[in-house]
Amino acid sequence: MRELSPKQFSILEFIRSFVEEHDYPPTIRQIQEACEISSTSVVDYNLRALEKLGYIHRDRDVSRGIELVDKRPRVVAIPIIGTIAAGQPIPVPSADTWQQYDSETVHVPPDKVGKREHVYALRVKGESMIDALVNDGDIVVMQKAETAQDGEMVAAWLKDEQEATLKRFYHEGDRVRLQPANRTMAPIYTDAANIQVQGKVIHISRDNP
Amino acid sequence: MRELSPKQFSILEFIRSFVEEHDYPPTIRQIQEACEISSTSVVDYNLRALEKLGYIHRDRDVSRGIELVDKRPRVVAIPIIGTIAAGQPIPVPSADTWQQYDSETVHVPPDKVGKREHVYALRVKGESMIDALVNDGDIVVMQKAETAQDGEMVAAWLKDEQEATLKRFYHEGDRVRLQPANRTMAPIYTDAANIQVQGKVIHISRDNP
DNA sequence: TCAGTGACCGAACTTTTGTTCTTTTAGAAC
DNA sequence: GTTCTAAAAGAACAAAAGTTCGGTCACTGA
Repeated sequence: MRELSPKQFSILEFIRSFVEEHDYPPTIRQIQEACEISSTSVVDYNLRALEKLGYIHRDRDVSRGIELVDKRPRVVAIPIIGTIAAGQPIPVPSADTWQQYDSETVHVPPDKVGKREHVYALRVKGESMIDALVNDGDIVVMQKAETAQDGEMVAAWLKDEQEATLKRFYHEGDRVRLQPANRTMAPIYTDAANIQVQGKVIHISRDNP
Repeated sequence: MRELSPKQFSILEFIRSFVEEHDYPPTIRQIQEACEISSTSVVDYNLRALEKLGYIHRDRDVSRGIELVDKRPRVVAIPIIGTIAAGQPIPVPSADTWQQYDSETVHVPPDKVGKREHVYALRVKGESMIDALVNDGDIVVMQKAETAQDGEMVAAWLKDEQEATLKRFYHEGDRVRLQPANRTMAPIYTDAANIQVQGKVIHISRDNP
């Protein structure tokens, strides 16, 4: 990729900052003014060059039809529907959770959730989940699920024990092995009928104040 | 805030999806077509309503001058400058780390890093940091720092032991107490001269495949 | 019943904005 | 010196896009 001329660099930087501020791209004449260029045709000329060099993408005949190629994706907002603690039933998302706009949310980069649907988040309460390497205050991002594949980390409810837990899930015949994330700790074996998978853990986020 | 009419809701949703796709807002006529509205003046009418209700902000006389008020922020890209493991010196960012564009990066929501500068990330290697509730493969987001306040979580290098560690930091006279995040585990006490703070841990991110 | 109002329609109008075309300039190549 | 090309100017043009305005329709409250 060839070097940018000072003018092209200045145009690119202006587009970046303009988009950052206004959330829509500048017009050719705004670029012209900001970069102190004498003619709109010069802007057009350099935009064509930038497009050929791969820095931008233009939608022709469309006002402000400039897209930055290396733009950063936007975060996605995930509803925090409640807290998860050992001795407490795990909140499950209801059918209308995904429409509601008023719940507390956590922002995560889109690559964390991919194309998954029915994603929600729980705030960890207490220190009972440290064998899952999850601390008080951590946010666990979950995908709604009733079943799991071997090796997936799930939030599960143990009926007999009346207890919520975060563990890796493995089928073993009629039974299920729940393996802590911390490998130095022993797994739990229980009857398959005794556990209720509430969701798969897809991401954990911790802020360290 | 009053209820949205179906038409207004549909307009708002269209603007959202359009911006998501094109990175610039639609024109009034594009809204008109997409929402099957008979006249541009009706679009204008409803955009005024949406503006009054606080859902959007308009820049008048400007094509595509529509800003969503609750727009999602973009992620920030943080360079992953290396790995952190118990028996290995902790990589430190160099002066030009922040200019380089070619390193591997991790995306985090802007609210995680705030206005902090000199933020970088390390990938955790091995399971030696489980007392910090950090697992193999986790990404720790750090802020460059040579010193720390009491209670802050730091990445530190223990000179005598030739060991890297993630702990909460407390001054205690000439000595320093390093407290594991897992409160059931015992702290380490060491001479203040023996530890070298390499950075503050501001965020931890774990993907659960 | 009648004025008032919110929502909508159509069309015309004006401004904004991207595009094109002709020229000019400055170097580089021959 | 001539030729060629990248870069830039300036002006004119045409399409895109925001705005305005007179009028309709349904509904509401006096």
